[in-house]
Amino acid sequence: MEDLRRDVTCGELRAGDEGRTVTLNGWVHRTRDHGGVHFLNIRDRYGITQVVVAEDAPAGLQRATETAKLEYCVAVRGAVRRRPDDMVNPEMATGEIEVSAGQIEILSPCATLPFMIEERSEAREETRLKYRYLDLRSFSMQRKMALRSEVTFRIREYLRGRGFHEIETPTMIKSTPEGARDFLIPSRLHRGKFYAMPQSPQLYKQILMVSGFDRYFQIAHCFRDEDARGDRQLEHTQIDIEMSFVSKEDVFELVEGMMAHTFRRALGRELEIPFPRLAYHDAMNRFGSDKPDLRFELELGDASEVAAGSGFRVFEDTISGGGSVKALVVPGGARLSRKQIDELEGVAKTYGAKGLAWTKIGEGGLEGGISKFVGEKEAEIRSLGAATGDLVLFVADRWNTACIALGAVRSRLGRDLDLIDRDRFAFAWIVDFPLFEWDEENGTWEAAHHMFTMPQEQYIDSMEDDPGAVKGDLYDLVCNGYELASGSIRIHNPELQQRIFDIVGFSREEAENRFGFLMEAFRYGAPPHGGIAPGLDRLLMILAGEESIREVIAFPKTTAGISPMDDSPSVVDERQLEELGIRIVETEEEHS
RNA sequence: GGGGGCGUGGUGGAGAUGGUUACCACGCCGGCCUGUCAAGCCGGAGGUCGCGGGUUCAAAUCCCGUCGCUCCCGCCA
Repeated sequence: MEDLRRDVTCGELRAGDEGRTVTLNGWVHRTRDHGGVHFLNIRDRYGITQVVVAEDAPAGLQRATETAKLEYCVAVRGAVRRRPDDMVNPEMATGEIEVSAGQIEILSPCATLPFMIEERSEAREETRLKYRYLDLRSFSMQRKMALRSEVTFRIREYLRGRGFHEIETPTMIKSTPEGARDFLIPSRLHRGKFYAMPQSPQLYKQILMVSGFDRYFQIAHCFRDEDARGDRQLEHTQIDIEMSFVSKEDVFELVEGMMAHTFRRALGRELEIPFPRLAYHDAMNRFGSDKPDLRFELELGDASEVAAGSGFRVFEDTISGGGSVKALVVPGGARLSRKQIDELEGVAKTYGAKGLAWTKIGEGGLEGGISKFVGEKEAEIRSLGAATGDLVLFVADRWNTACIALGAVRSRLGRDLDLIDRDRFAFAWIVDFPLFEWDEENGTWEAAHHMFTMPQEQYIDSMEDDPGAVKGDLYDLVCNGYELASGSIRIHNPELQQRIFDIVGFSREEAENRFGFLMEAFRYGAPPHGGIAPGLDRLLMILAGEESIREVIAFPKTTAGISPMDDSPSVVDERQLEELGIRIVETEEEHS
C-alpha cells in the first residue's frame, strides 16, 4: 500500500492536470470491457474517474483489470490524459480527462452485491438497512451525511459565535416516569436499581442555568421507548439550548438567526426572518393542526351560519351541544369523484370524525352530498369563500375533533391536488398553547408541555380557578407541517412550581422523589431562564427534501426498533443477567 | 393495541379469472467485441413465490393463521 497511497481523489482531476502521474484509491464503480481497451470507473467520496487500460497493456495489468469487479477496492497509478474531443463526457465533473493505467492493485475484493451502488438505491429499505455500509456508499447517502456534518458544524459555529458553551450531560440519568416511556439501564453495583437514558437533557440544562452557564447548548442524543414513525426514532438527536435572563423573544431571535445562518451556509438559501407567529387556537381553527403545513393556503372556515336553522339534524345537534361545524372549501373541487370524496371521509374518520359532509356548487345551485339539507344556505356557503365549481367539506363535532379531522383532510388535499410549493420552507412559531390539558381517562389536569413551563403572567394569580384557560409561555417551531422544535420559559420559583404540581395532582412526596434535586437547586438563586430544542434529524430531513428521518441517520432503526444490520436488540448471556440480578419472566402467551 | 400497503432467483419488478418448464431488467459466470461511460452482442447458472396450515385432481394465485418491513390512528411531557 505504501507506494500506492492516493495523491488525488476521484473527483478532482481536470484538463489542466494533463500529463501528471497520479495514484487513485477507490472502489470499482462500473467496468466496460471492449475486448481490447478496458474501462474502469473508480469512485470515492469525491467523485468518479475513468481509468483506461490499453489493449496492449502488459499481461499482469490485463489480469488485474479483469479481476477487478464491481465494488472491489483498488489502487490505480497512471498518467492523466485529455480525452479526445468527441470522447469528453460533459455529465462527469472529471469528464475531460481519463487516467491511463500503468498499475492496478486489488486492495480488497468484493462479494456479489445484494444491490447496486447507484445514485439512489432502488433496493427496499429493509435490504438497504441490512447492508447499510453499502447503502452509505451511494452519492445520495454520502451527500446527506455530509449535509448532516455541515449543519451540525454551522450550528456550533453560530451558537459559539453568540457566546454559548457546549456542555455534555450524562446519558445515564435518573428515571422520571411521566411523559414518554424511559429506556432503562440496570445497575450492577446497585442491584435492583436502574439508570434511565435521557428523553432530553431537560433537568440538567436547567441545573446548568442555576450554575451560571447562562448560554448552554448541546447536540444531544435523546431516547424514548415509544412506537417509531417516519419522523420519529427511538433514538434521535436534538439541538438542546437553554438561556438565562431571557424572554421568549430572545429565544425566537436566536433560533431565527441560527436557522438563517444554517440554511445560508449549508444550502445557500436565504430564509425570511423573523418567522410568522400563530396562536395555537388559530393554528387549530384555521389549519386544523398545531403543526400546520403553511406551504399552501386552503384554510378551514366556520360553518355555524350554514348549520344554524338548516334543518340538518347532525349540524344542528352539534351546535346545540356546544360543538362546531368546520368547513373546508376546495377550489375547483366539484370535479372530485364520489370515490375521492369517500377517501377523504376515510381520512377524517381516522382522526375521530363521525363523517365528512359535502356539497358541490353547481351552476344551478348546490349539488350532491347534503345539498338537499342545506340547499337554502347557498348564500352562507358562498360567504365561506366558495364559488361555482367548488367542493365544500364539513365536519361537525367537538371543536377540537372537527378541526383535527378537517385539518387531516386539508393535508391530504394539499398532497393529492399538488397544492404544495415544494421549494418553500414555511416556518412559523406556534404560541399561546394551553398550559394544562384535561385528561378524560384519569379525570385530572395534566401538563400540556412539561411541568416546568411558566404560565403567562396574566394567568398566574387565578391559575387554580380555571386551569383550562391558562396559557403557557411555551412555543413550537414548525416547518412544512413538521414540529421542528419545542421550548418554553421555565419556572424558577419553587412556590409557583409547587402550585403547578398541586394542579396536576402531583404529591409533594412524588415531586420530592423525582425532581427534589431541581427544586433544591432552585432555592439557591435560580435565574429566570428558558430554552428550546430543535430536532436535528427532522431539520435535516427537511433540508434534504426527504420524508423519513431514517434517510438522514447513518444507522437508523426500523419502526419496530430493530437494527437490521447488527440485529439489535438481542438476547444476552445468562451470566450477564445474573450479575445484574435480572430474570426474564415469560408471559402467558409465550408459554402456550 | 387497531387499520391500510408490501413480501416472487443476489436486487428491483411482472405474473393474481387456480392449470404444462414462473416472465423481464440489472447483477453473477462463460464467450465475442479498440473508445465506452446505465457500453453492446451471444450463451449459462441461479427460485421449496416470507413462513405454517387448509380447500382442490392441481395453489405464487383462493381461505385461515403467523412473521417481517412500511404508512397511519393510539402512544410520543
